[in-house]
Amino acid sequence: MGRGKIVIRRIDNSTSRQVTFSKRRKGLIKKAKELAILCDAEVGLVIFSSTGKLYEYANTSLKSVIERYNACKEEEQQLINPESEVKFWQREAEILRQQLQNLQENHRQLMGQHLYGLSVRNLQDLENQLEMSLQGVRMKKEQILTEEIKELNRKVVQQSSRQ
Amino acid sequence: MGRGKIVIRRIDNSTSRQVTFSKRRKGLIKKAKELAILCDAEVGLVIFSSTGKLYEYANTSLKSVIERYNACKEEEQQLINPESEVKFWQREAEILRQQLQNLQENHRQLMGQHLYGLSVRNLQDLENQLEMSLQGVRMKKEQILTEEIKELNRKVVQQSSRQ
DNA sequence: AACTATTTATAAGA
DNA sequence: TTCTTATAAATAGTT
Repeated sequence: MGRGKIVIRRIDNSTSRQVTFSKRRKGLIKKAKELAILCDAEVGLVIFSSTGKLYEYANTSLKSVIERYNACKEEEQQLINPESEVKFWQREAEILRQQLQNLQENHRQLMGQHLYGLSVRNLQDLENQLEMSLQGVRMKKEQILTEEIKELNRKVVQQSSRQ
Repeated sequence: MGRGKIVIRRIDNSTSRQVTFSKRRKGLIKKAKELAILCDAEVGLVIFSSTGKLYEYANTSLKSVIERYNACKEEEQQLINPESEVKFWQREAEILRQQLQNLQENHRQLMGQHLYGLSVRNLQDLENQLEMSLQGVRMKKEQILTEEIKELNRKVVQQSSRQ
């Protein structure tokens, strides 16, 4: 996809290789993102350049992808010492991640996204919530504007009384 | 890149999502391969479908990519030093807590609360977002109701044709 | 870093 | 599902 067709083999010229790496890495990560979003998939991508620099992408987190991968690969992940402090913090992170996910879902719905699977009743509740939110925001905006006008009027009166 | 332009958001229709997943997964893996060959890079790619099925690619082996990744990430934070691992998870929890807090704040504002400190411009943005959300919710609701009506009409037609 | 001529990927249709 | 094809997107080579 460019000015000319290329064959897929190692690019000899170091500069071209570098440039192509940069362009294609960007493209690859973009496509990985799109796949994750479009198809609701969990994607993890790790790239080491020929110079050893690390580039990574994951829609969730690479740590969780790798963990899921390992879990998938070796069903036997017996936790030998479940009461260690490390385990505690791992569990803590897991709980927080769960909360984050729940809130994110809720958040997306408030943003008018991820509406699949909601009943008409759910949607009605959401609509009502959004209406209320709008009302609140508009009232606040009006309040600020009103105060600004008052303040300006005050200044105008001061100005004219001085002259 | 197709007959029509699409926006990158989760594909609602399950069949289309499946088809797109299959096509784009293939494309993504092809591009990962090309990057690895053209630029002499080490690439690892893990994809979980929304149904939990695992797909993977690595030009070397995923095992080695993950090992290299871990080595890269935790230069001295190997599992050898339990204290530093505790630190790692504490930091992880801290980051997640921060994310949670940010999202909660955003969430409250979407709920029309915690509006103090926002500028008129901020409030206008929020109002616009809420308007868009409302529109999305209403469209979705209408869509469901329309489908229900179609379904009922189908049934009515069936009934009357039996008599 | 930009620019485009082309190639490539893919969305929608069959 | 698999194939086709019109079109969008990526990018190779150039500036």
